[in-house]
Amino acid sequence: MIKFTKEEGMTNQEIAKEFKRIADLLELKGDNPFRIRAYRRAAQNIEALSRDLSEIPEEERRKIPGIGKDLAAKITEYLRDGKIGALEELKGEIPEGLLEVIAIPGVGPRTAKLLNEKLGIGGIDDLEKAVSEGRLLDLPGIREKTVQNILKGIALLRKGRERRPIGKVMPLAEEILESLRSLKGVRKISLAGSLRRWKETIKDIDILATSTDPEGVMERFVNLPSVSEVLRKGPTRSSVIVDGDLQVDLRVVEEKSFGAALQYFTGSKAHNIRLREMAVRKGLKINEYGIFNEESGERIGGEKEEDIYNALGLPWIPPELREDLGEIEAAMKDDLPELIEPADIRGDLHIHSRWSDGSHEIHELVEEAKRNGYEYIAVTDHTKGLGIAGGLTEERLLEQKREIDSLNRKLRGFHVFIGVEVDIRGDGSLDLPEEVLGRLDFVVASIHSGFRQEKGKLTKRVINAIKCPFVDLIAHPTGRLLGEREPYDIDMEAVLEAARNYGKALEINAFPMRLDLNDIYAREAKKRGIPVIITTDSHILEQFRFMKYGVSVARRGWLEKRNVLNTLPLREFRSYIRRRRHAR
DNA sequence: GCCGTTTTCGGCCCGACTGTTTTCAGTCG
Repeated sequence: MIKFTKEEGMTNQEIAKEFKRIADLLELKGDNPFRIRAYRRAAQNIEALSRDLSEIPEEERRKIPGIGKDLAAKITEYLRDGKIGALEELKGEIPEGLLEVIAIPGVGPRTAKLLNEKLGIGGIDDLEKAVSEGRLLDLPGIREKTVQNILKGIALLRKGRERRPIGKVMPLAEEILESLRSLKGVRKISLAGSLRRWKETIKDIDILATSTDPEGVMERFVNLPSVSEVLRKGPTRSSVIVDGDLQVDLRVVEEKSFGAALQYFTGSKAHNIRLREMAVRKGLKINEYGIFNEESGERIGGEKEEDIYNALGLPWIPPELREDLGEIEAAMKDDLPELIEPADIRGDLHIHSRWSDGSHEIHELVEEAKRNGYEYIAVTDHTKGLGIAGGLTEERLLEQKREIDSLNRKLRGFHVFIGVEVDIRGDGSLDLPEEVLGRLDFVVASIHSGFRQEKGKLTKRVINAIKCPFVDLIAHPTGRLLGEREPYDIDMEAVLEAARNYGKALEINAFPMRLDLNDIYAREAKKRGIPVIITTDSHILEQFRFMKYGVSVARRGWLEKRNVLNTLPLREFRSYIRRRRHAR
């Protein structure tokens, strides 16, 4: 047997994809639904791993939730052969084109199977042809309305609504939320869904409300100026389109069910399934109206989210943790993290000024920082290698240092640390000599070019920077840009190890397109005791407000205040800097 | 196919909505 080699790093995503495909094909086959769910659950848990499956010893893989004897063997098989026999067999039994048919919204496995068996349809093209020839109407249970829905579904699928970075969706959502909150008749109102869990990308906006006048609220909701299309409108649920192709769902429930509905519509699905399983074992039943005693039907609660969790013997779990990635187990042991809050942040340590490609003078950055309640910032402009960003030469940098020194003399209770974002060059060297870096307070290092180098070389560049005694922080360590650029092919396991060994901090870059480290690596950093710093990488003042997105990544990564260095008050952060400089 | 403060076998979340039906299956979140 030949060892199958390919680009590494993406293996987990590939295996997860294979499992999902098996699940889809089993569904088309009409297989045991629980078996299908097992594949989907395994895929989800694999996607959430921070380590590559190939690096996890075979005997340890069964410890991953949802991976048992059989799936562990299939993982081994994939790593060895690059394919899974069971999947290949399924492909032989079921036309793969049906996978695109079940991807059509409104068309599920039963319909796809029917289309295939009765009309020989093996893909979307066949289906469109059959529709135009009027052949679908020969089928049992399919009439004109269903045909129209299938056509709409195909159009929708082709349009391909992409997930958007949360930083682009949240402002829209907050705007809608505010315009609804001010309506007469609206009482409680909250975001729900993935937005409330602060997932890094969002597909639609979910809003939940209680009201004395549901019809009136719905009427005004579908008539908001930003609404371009009304998908459906009812007394308890309406859906509209805003901003091109972004769907917004508003649900209105009774006051006494608000908590249960909020819990339910916040998800995640995997988290809710776990809770309901727990409920069943306790003789309870959870639905979006409340939590009930299964036998007597007696209502135990539902007005608050806490009612649901407490009835199961659990403390309330913050939405950002609700992914079934260990939060339920932690809650059972009363061992949930005390998550970092936006108000814990005391300073921003990655900011650009007009000295390179930022738009503002340093004193303006200081004013903005104060408005955000900070006690310090580090000004970290680019270095000369980034000519396009007006990167600083040694001379310019030292000139900037003089300006900052003089500014600091005038400041009370606030401090500007003199920093730089030094470019890690293609050969792994830094863009400024160590004597210059040594005269600064805070050095951020990051990659801005040569993203496509091979893994070994890229990894070495970053580790080289970590080893440099003058570097404090590695910025946007994986280089990904949501929806635009994949993370570069870097061995994060090695980077994390190096950061731990050399006591260097890793950044959560709060820029909405970056969010890098992501939640998975942030959690891994915490596990290994690697300090994290959350920064905005601001180039204009308005970007200071991105901090909350960085904090949300930290929260999703289970980080507490103590794991994040820029929660330290000025005095303590200063002594941290001093200690580091002393240790060089 | 997974999993065990009920279980190594027998369970495995719950309801709304839609379109097609005269009582329900399929799909979705």
